[in-house]
Parts: sequence; C-alpha cells; structure tokens
Amino acid sequence: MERKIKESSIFDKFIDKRKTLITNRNFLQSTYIPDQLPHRQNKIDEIVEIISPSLSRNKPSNILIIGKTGTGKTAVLNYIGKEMAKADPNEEKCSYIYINCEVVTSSYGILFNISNLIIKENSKRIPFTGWSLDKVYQELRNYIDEKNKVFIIVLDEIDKSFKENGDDIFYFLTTINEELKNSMVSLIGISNNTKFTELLSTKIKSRLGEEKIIFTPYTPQQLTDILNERAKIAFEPGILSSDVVPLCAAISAQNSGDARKALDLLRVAADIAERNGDSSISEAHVNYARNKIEMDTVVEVVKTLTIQSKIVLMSIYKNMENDNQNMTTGDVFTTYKEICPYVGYQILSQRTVANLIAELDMLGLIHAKVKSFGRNGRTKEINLNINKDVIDIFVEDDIFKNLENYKPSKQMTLM
DNA sequence: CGTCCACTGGAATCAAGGGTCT
DNA sequence: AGACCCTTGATTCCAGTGGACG
Repeated sequence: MERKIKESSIFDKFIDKRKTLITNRNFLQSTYIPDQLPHRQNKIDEIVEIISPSLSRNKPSNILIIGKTGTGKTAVLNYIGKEMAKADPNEEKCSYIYINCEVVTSSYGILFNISNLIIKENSKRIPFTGWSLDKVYQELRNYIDEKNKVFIIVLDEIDKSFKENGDDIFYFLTTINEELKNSMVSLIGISNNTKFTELLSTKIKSRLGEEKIIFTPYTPQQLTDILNERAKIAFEPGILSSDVVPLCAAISAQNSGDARKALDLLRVAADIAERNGDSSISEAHVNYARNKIEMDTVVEVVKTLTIQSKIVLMSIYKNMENDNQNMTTGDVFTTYKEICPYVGYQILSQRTVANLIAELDMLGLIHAKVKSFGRNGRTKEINLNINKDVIDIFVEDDIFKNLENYKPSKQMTLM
C-alpha cells in the first residue's frame, strides 16, 4: 500500500498546543486490567483455588460473589480470565466465558451470547431472535457436550437478570450438568445486591452458592494504593501534586469505597487540568472534577430517558414551577394529560404513568414517597431532585419546542 | 372504631415488531 | 405464506392499604 505523507490539518493546532499531562490515558480507565490488583490477592487466590480443577478437566464448584460496586469484582474476574487464557491458551481444557447481564437484558439474549461465545463455527451460530428458548437450550447443551471440556461461565450483575427474567436461566445452567456426558459447566455469579440470595428459590440458592465470596469495600488507604499504582504509569513524575490521590481516595471512600469512582475522579481531574493548559494537577482540579462528574451523569440519565418518561418529568417540573412543591401522582397525571397534545404524543394510562414515576424515582431524578392523606386517599408525594443546571438543559430538549405557550389550566391542590 | 379515598403494586394480557422454520 | 417464537412497552384488572375524618 502506498504510504501517504502527513499534511497539515485542522487538528494540528490542538495537537501541538495542548500540553499532555497524561502519558497514557488507558491506565486511568476503570476497565483497564493492571498486572497487579492491589489488595485483592487473597480473593484472587481464593477463587483460583476453587476453579483450578477445571484445568485438569474436573468440575469446580459454582461460586457466588457478592460485593458493592467498585470493589473489584469485575476486575478480579477479568484478571482471572486473562490468566486462564495464559494457562490454557487454546482452550483445550477449559473455556472462560464472561457475560454482563446488565448489558444483555433478556433471557434469550443471555443464552444467545453464551452460545455465540462458545460456538465458533458460523454455520452453527444461533440467530439473535426467532428460535424458541427450548431449542436454544438444546442446541447449546449439545454443543457444550461435544466439546468435552469444562466451561466456566461468569454472569456479572446476575441480580439484574433475575429481576427481569426470573430464575429460568439459572435453573437451566445449574442443572445442565446432569444431562452432560462429557463436558461440565460451572457458574460464577456476581451480584452487588447483598439481598439477592434471599430472593432465589432454595434449590437454586444452594446450587449457585456452593461457594460464597464477599468483597468488602476498599478503605481510603487501599484506594490510595490503587490510585498510586495507576498514577505511576499514567503520569510523568511531578505532574500530580501530592494531595491529589489522597483526596480522590477520601472522596470515594465516603461513597462506599468505590474504586471506579476514584479512578474516574482522577482521570477527569487530569483531563480538566490538561484542557486548561495547566502544568500540574491540583486539589482544585479534583473538586472541579467531582462536580462535573456528578452533573454529567445526571445529564446523561435525563438525556437517555424515553420520550414518555421525559414528558412525565416535564409534568413534574411544570408542577414545581407552578409552586406546587409536594405534588401527587394525580397532579402529575393531570398536567401530563395537558402537556401531551403540545408535544404531539399519545396519552398513556394513569397506571403506566404511575410506573414511569416509580422509574424516575429509581433513577434518582425525583423523590417519591408513598403517603396517605386519610380520607383523601393514598398517593405518592413527589419532589424534583435535580439541580437548576440540569433542568436548563432538559427543557431545551427538542420535543418541548411547543411547550412555551402552555399554561397550566388550574391549580387543584387545596391549601 | 370503622369507613373509604386515591391511589399502589402485582399479575395477567395484548399488540407490535423483530425474526426463524417448513 | 403461514405458523411460531421472543421481547418490549402499554393496558387492563384487582386486591390491598395508611390514616384523617366522622
């Protein structure tokens, strides 16, 4: 191929001028798997000890891993996956499969993903829709058995799947061994919901949780170690002022010791400093980053809402703007009915709107508390829970173009 | 103390839209 | 082409309920 010569472009002035503080941005991503996972060696040993029989074609126990977000569960499991690939490079004895149930929501989707990670031949691949679950089960089971080896299936965020689809897949995956002649399947479930096990039926509970491992949140000192480890490879010496890492660690430790948040904080702080043209990263950058992250996540959540949810949120906002601070589901629904024609969307039933309100509550955009007004019924007391800046962005949304001339018809709450 | 409101929360059901199979 | 299958989002149905009021 002919090699082209670099010409000047509109990118030049940014590339040249910009002072790079971060030598390698990759190392600051929470998805990056370092060679060493500080403060998790004992967990790694524990898990590896349990699953090591797989390398001699014996079935390891199923494992249930429980711990809050950012305690290193996913990182540890990915790390082990990498090591497994070193120990058995051609997957002759054992295949290690990782599925994130938050990304793949439906039971068909999970099975489909497992299958297609296992099945390499194009002709045997399972179509992403159309088949009955039973058929996928059978196909997958046959294929697994043919391979004559151990399959370790890691199901991350397993509680999400359970909530959506019940325990059908777990049932299938935990009982599959009884029907296999040559191969073996062993499960590793990851959940950040401590109450998850209580929800499972006793049969599946005992099968899934043959071994249970709990990940505790990192302490501020441990977070500091983790960040330092990454900072060492991500920055040139002297760029990071000494109080930055402890500050990031302290902030994140307050919020449940989440290492992912700590890393985000450090990375965003570095980004801000870099964009500012500053020559080092200081405490001020971290504080700024903290606000930015908080705001960004809320904006992101609001942006990705479905249109109907947005209209409901808008109804809540309109109520609040109209000095109705503690509105009820009924208030929101009447406003919602009025707004819908303006934005040109169909009016959904009150029950559905109530569902959407509950959803907004779960996302933390509003506060909704069930409250009883005695004779006047039982309803939710609803408050908006997002700050002015986010609202400003929200009301600018295209779908609300025609809402400027909307006037609330009447105020129904009696004082 | 019982009543009764305006919902809640759970479940069953429907419709539309993606697809395969024969 | 017609029979099926799964997912998603909405709808319909219904029993249940906290507590102010009479």
